[in-house]
Amino acid sequence: MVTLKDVAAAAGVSPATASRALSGPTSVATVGRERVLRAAAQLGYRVNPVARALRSGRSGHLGLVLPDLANPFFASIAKGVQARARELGRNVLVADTEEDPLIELDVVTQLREQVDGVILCSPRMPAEHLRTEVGAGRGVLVNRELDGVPSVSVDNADGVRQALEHLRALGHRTVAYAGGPASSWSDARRRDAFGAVDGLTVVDLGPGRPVAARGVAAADLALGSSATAVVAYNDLVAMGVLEQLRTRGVRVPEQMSVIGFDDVPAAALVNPPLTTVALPLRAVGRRAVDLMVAAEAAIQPGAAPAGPTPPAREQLGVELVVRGSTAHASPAARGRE
Amino acid sequence: MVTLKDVAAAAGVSPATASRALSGPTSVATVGRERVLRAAAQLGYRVNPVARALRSGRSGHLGLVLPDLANPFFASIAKGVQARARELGRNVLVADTEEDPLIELDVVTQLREQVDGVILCSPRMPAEHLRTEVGAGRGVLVNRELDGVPSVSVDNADGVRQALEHLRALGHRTVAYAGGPASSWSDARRRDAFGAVDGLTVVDLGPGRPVAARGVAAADLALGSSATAVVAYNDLVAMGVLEQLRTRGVRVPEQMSVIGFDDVPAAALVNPPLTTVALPLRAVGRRAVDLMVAAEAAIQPGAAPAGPTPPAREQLGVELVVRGSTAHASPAARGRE
DNA sequence: GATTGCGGTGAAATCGAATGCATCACGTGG
DNA sequence: CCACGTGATGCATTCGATTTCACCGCAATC
Repeated sequence: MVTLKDVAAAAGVSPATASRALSGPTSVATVGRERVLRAAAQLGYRVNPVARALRSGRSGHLGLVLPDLANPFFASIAKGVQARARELGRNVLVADTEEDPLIELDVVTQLREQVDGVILCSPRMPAEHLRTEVGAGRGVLVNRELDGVPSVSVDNADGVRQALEHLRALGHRTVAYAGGPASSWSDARRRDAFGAVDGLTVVDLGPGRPVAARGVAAADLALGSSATAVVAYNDLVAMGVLEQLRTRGVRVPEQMSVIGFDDVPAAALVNPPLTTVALPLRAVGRRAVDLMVAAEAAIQPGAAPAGPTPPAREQLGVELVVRGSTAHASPAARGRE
Repeated sequence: MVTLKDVAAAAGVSPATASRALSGPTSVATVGRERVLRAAAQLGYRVNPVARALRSGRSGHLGLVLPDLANPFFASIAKGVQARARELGRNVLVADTEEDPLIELDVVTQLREQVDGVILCSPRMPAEHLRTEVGAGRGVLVNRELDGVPSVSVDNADGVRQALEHLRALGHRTVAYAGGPASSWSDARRRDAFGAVDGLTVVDLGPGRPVAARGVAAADLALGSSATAVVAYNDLVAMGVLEQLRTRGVRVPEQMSVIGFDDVPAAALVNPPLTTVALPLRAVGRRAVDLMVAAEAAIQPGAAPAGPTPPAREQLGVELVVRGSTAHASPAARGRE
């Protein structure tokens, strides 16, 4: 392994000068710098990131903690994080918590020491832990907001608004909501938004796990109500709804409209293709990295007194993608009621 | 930050002894060890992984390189890797190559210095690069085999065999194969296996990208042939096939049977539910970690001469999951021919 | 009784890069 | 002509844990 010392020797300078020539912002004579750079290239020198990390206290690694890698929702965020980190020359340490708040806490404390900062997706842990674990510029929240911690999330309320206006424009007057986990911050935001739209009656089908089976159950609940449309917590639930409606012989969208959330790839592949609120997940991941890097930078320099810039709290726009699972509330549908 | 020296001082021993008591396999007096452990616990000492890594040369990190995090196939493998690594107290550095061999090479060289070993999923890079990059016990291959490098893959041939025997038992005599990328090692294995089954005529629909759109095209090709069943490279392609068959008014499975590969979650949600060859992807990920750790261990100790154990090359079993997209080759279907 | 043998220990070197401090050469202004 | 500033450089230290090497007792052995 070729070290800085080797390069220095080859260039005929001291290791200190070589270090400065290669990475330091300090002044180095142009001629010497050239020699060092040439020597480094010739010997195939690559800085040892571990040594650098020990001395400087920063590893250049980012931590990414999420509930489930196999969930396309989080996989998309991870992909965005990954891509942006690569652009910035940083590596990503990923940890899957298997939706378990205990594992989450465990993983975060363990990860915190190995990385410069950690991006927490949809954290389940209580606010006070969250604050102590990722408090001082060491963390970014995704899909959750908390005073004093930078975060990036999607505009859940606007997503609900778009979905409901779409349905209202199609003549629907009663809409059922198949919600997500009670502990979900996003679900709470969406639930709030349902109350804010005039001219529509909302039937709450209660909370539930964000899986297809929950959608199956929700479909029957919806059929038992006067709703002519169902909005689901996410696409998986919506697909469960579609499946059960088919089983029950209820035609979608003729007799019942269905809207999902997330726009996972499979949403376009089911039958009928699912109308859904598309969330900019990749972008969420990318922004989270940017906020993280910015937060790091803010810690380092002259330590501007009293925190001049409050932690950023970003909200990204969402977009309703209309496909085949929504249509006019037809007389036939009304007749079923 | 409390360091080893602090612990040593509190316990009244030298840092050397404290180190040995905490992590070294060397003998330490029981009484002294106890004192050190107690002091460490009391002070809330946590070893600095970076310092340890610098001295010992191993970071405890594993690298995971895969073509696309958002692809459920790789996400499942990643999940397995992640879970096993966590059990072993190791962290995972994930890198997404975006299906690009150049990025792949770049990422691997960059990652290699930060991790103890790297797990390469479905690597696209040429064999010689592969060997130099992950040669001496520094890498494990997934979904690709290469002399001298440990690997774990699935039994592609048996998957094809199971699928074809299923179809033959249902009375099918001509089967079309919608293959994957020409550069895919798995696809080559499967193609080989198609030739090995007697009593069936195979129609090769050619190679293609592993996306739904490719399935759409393949469906029309299949309809133009005398095939009564289509086996697709993966579930995504199979879903494309299903979609196009529906568009063309061909009923599945009555008029055409369809089989996928992978058994991604969405496979059970489409209509009809997809019969598919389930691959034990989580297990693949887990085994890859085990092989990696074993390979590391093999490097370290007495350096057994002439490499006593050849690199492990594991193959995990697959299982055909029969759902609703396959049925008897009916007279109606034959009539269509 | 002298000599190995060995468990246990600490001082100090080591890993590789970054950096505070001192130094030196060269100019420029007084 | 001297004092002082400035740019360039090297020495030595630092980061925190591991590990080599030497050493010290004490017990077993000849």
